[in-house]
Amino acid sequence: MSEIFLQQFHTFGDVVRYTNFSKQETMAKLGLPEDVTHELVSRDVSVGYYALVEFANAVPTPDFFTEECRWWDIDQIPALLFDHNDMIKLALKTLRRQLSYQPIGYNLLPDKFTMPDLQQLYETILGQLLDRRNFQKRMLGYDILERLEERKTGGAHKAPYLYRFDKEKYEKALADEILFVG
Amino acid sequence: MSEIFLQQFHTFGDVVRYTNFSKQETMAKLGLPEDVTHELVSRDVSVGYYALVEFANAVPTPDFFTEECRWWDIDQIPALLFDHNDMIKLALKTLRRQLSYQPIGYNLLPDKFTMPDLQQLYETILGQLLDRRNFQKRMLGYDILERLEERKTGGAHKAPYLYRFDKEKYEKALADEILFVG
DNA sequence: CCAAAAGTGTTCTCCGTACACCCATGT
DNA sequence: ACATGGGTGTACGGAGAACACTTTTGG
Repeated sequence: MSEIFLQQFHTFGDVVRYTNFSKQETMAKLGLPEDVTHELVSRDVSVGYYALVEFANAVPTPDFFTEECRWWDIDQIPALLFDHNDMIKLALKTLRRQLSYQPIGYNLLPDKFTMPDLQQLYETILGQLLDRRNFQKRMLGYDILERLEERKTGGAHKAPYLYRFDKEKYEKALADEILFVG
Repeated sequence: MSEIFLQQFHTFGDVVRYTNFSKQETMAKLGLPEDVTHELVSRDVSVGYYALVEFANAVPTPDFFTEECRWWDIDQIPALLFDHNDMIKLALKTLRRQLSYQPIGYNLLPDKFTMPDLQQLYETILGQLLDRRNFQKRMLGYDILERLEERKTGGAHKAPYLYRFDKEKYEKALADEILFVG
């Protein structure tokens, strides 16, 4: 996958990073010997990024230490090792904040999409329903969408217009708001 | 110094991080041999934090690799090694954004201070002048300031009121807004 | 008395929110 | 015909920005 929306959100570096499981449990789960001197001589630092991807296209594969690696519904994530649940919580919080003053969706929607499509994406990320009329006004207000003459036919009801991101304006809007892409 | 306002803002981890000086120049300035394989086998990661301190109380001391370590006016910082100028730029940008929706000043002002004192702090950080009346309304709107009966006398003009941060409300306001302190 | 700084209130605009009606389409 | 979803416009309220007059104080 290329051209992924990837956003650094925080670096985690606490000396003690066990939230759900004790160090003993953690080491046992990892199949590692418990190194009692570890915290005294070293520190693990994790740089957190979140990405927006069409999840059906991204196939998670476990690494050597990983028992299982797959997609989860955000509300059903089980207790993870270390502070990884905190990481996810913070990623979502940051993404939601970013979404509130930032257009998002370029890499998540097909080239042409309808306003309801975009709204559903927002509602999924925010975890709440939005007002159709206000949503549309806000999105159009960003001045990054181009409405096509075409409509999406084949649906069961009134045919909605198709829109396309104006790539240039979209990139510009992102650059103005995002502090750093790296 | 203790109780410092310290905020992580970004982690820098590009493979190539020379902005102002070439690798040759950089290594020469550091008095290090130029290791041509360095970028192939390792990567330097810097976790950036900014702090707000009363700068007169913080005495910078150079470390082994540092030629000079002292305070600079933000507009007069010379060309630094690596991407350190970018780091400073981003720190300021983040701080300014944070300031726009966040009360700040607890560790930077004396226990009792006047509204003009606070405004001057904001103007210094933001690098622009603010309207007295609107500034005051906004600050009071945060509901974290307590106005004392006292006024600051001895000035050349009308005596301004003294204010004090309501520590409890101040902490609460910070906790509500700051995503992560770590 | 006068200059300079500080206290205070009103108006306007913009943005976000709440809300209602009409239109198109497949069943 | 009708249920469902989509297109569109209006009204209200709060926050920020623009802006002026009065009061105090030292010189």
